[in-house]
Amino acid sequence: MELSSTAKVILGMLRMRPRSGYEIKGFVDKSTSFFYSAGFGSIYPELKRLREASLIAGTEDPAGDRRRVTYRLTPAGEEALERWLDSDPAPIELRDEALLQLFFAKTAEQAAAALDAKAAIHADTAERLGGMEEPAATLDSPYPHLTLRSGLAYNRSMQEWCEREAARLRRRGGKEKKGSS
Amino acid sequence: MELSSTAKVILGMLRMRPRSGYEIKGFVDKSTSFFYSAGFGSIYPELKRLREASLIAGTEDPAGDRRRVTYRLTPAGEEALERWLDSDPAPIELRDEALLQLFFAKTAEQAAAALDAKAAIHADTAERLGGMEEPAATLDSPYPHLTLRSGLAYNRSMQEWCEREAARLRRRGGKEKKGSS
DNA sequence: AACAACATGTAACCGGTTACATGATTGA
DNA sequence: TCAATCATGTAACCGGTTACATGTTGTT
Repeated sequence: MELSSTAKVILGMLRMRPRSGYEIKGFVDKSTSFFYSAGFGSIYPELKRLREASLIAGTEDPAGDRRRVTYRLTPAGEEALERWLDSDPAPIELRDEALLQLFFAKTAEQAAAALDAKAAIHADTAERLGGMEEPAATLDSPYPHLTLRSGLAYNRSMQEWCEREAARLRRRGGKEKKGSS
Repeated sequence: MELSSTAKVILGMLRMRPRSGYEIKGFVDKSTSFFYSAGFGSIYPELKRLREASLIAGTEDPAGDRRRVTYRLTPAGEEALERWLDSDPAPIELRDEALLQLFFAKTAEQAAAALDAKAAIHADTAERLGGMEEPAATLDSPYPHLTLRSGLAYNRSMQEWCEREAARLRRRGGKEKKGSS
């Protein structure tokens, strides 16, 4: 039973506690989205498949006239989750367009601008993550907060690196090939 | 004229110098693949589209009986490339399964194992990038080498962070919720 | 009354990956 | 002769994103 990307995040979220598809999406957006995201268009079909595979079970749980289905893990689902958690992770997938712009830059100013843009992206992300630290600290598990700190470390470190290199490029005006590293 | 992901890397590679599809793939693998990759199944169809859009031109350039098409940028292609280079980059796309395993970990040892796996990935990548530094230093432009150094900074920084946190988890055995950060 | 949030789902689209198919050249 | 590399391309597949469609509840 090969789990899809979306299945992994769904099973994990449901082990924390039973949830509806809508709640899964909301929590993913507020917690894992900066390194692992999922949209409604993936979540609802995957919930259906996981239910058919008996890894999760759904209960109709309407709020007034508004229908809602709350899902929870079955024993088979817990096993599948545990197996995946103990398996080797897939390689990191990364696509960074700012780095590609830097790669192809012709002038020092063009390269510095790409670094500026990348620094700004990391600064924004770090700020957003910073705002998530307090809610994350209230969760039962300490590990969501640890992943958040990893994101903070990553984005701050990269922001600083970009700012340093942009400043270096502008100081040297792109005339020299090497400096004191 | 909206450029696809693959189009961006092709146009950039062709401005450096005219190349065949096969050469583009080879150079991408040895230079940008750790943050921006492209396979044959994307490159050849995209070369066709770019040619039809007159952003590139192809010349039959066989080596013996083995056919080969060498592509170069047209003036329109150079313009399109330059416009993209001066535009705001797309947000960084990241999918990190090891972090998701950490997020959902139940025990300190499980969390530490996820951090180990992530540290190993970053160590491998950093080593691979280190081996690419010398060839990158011989290129005309200094910016490919700079992107390489960004990758080294990222991977080394994350490797160290993961090792530090894994060690911290094992020291404390997961009994306490917080330590001295 | 209007809008944001709650809630579920489908369908079209898009783009990348993998596999397949073919063939020439070079070096061991 | 065999394998690796050079070289080009197509087709099937897969999965995620966007748009669409529908309806309720709570707030302003």
